[in-house]
Amino acid sequence: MSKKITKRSENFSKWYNDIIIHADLAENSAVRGCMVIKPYGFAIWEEMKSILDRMFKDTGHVNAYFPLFIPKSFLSKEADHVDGFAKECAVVTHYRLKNSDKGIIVDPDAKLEEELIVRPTSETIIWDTYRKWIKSYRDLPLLVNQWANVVRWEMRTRLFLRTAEFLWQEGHTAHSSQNEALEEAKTILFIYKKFIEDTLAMPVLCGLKSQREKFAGAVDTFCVEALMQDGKALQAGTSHFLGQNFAKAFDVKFANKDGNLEYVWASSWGVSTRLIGGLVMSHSDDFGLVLPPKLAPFQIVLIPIYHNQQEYKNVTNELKKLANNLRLKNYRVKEDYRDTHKPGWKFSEYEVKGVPIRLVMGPRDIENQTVELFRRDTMKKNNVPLDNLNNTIDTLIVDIQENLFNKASKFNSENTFNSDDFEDFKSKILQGGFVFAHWDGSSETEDEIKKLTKATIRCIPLEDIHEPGSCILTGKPSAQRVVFAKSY
RNA sequence: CGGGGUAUAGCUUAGUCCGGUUAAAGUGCACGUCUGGGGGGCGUGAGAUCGGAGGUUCAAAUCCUCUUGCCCCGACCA
Repeated sequence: MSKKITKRSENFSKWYNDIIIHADLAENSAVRGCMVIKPYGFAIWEEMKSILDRMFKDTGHVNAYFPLFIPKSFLSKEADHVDGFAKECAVVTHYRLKNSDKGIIVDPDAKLEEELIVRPTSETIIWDTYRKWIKSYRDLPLLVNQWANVVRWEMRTRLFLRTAEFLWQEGHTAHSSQNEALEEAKTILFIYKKFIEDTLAMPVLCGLKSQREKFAGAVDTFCVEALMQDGKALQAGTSHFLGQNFAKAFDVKFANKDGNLEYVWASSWGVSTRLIGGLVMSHSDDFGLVLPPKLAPFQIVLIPIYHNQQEYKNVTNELKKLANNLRLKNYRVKEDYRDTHKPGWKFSEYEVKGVPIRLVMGPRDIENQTVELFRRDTMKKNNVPLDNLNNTIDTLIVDIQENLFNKASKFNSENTFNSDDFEDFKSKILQGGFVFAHWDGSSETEDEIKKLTKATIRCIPLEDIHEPGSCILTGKPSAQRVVFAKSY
């Protein structure tokens, strides 16, 4: 039987954790709140990175790298920004250790004149740098991305979803007009949407954050929100229109075509290793991880069945031919010829790890010129002829990717509701899912609703659905429905 | 940061209330063997000074004091 994975229906968080551990994605480390991303988990991140990185570059962005440390004074230059992050910053105060009778201690004589903050995000150090880079409208737009780690000192952490240190990309762009910066933020939002839907096979809602939920220092925050199998929402990516807030805080001006000085307009945007958590909670089942083919470190695993050395030789020879053919078609293929593990053991192993397709070949198959083909998403297996295998695989890979997206979409629509009555709203929030409801637009109402139901506004949908109504809580007038949900 | 729990072999746990020989099991690991189309069987072996420090006692995993880590529940968050 499979490794004991807690059933989703029994305890969703435990199930989530079991998947991460048993699929060998990550584990807790010696440092509280920080995880070790294991090779298999990191391979998924590498796939994500390479696809996203290509998408950024295709839209004119370039990569760079800024320091891990930020002078404390920088962080405090933008008032809202420092308010938002102050409570979760790691601070470097000393630069040397020394020996003492109590062992190694921090050398009290090695105190930094100005403390350094381990970046919780890089807006401040980047805008301090941009001041030097930007003089003229000819220097704009500046479209820079960085792949980096950041640290936010979280009280409660969960593997991938919230850790003290995490990996992400952060884009920081500078523009000569408000509209261009705003358009950039939206362009990126739709890149995220496309990436998450096409590659991770997770349907998302695009929208605007309420003022209460927006990024500290932004004028507006856009987001993509995904629904997890337990009915809770996960913010999968954010894109901010920063206005001139950071340009003003760091005095970044450019000369326009008329020779007048103006503050630069900005955007910033990011997705993180949290996406891996979202991926797990979107598709996986009680047997383990389920990966969409586009992201799977191994898309196809090949396993031999044999009873003696001669059969082993015959079967692996055939499988090696298959594997090479599949590699010629650019599939990521894993051949597991280990004699130290039984076939059944390997089956379970790759199921837990979510490998989309498994090909099994034994003496019987060679005789019949067939191979046993198993697809992880439906757990169905059948025997298919060898002669048309490449085409069969081509179709199947596409089909699995689509099936995962369709399944998740179906789940989404089955768990998305309208509500116009507060009692009804409460019960729907309690059962989980996205609830579209009217809201009077005030932060007070938003707070009150959160207090009463634990639900927050996930986003104000971008498609402007002009549907006047009255606020679910206060009855005051509302121009459109917004999306409520409990969230991660 | 507040409330609750927990710490025994690599991992999961029993034993603790009510102190008493050599601390127990499953799993994993090593070796042998039969096996091999769904985590296989049998046998052998290695592996824990019971989170740490102090105390009570003839005797402590077990009782007392202090301490540290981790987990869960709240407030906060990509």
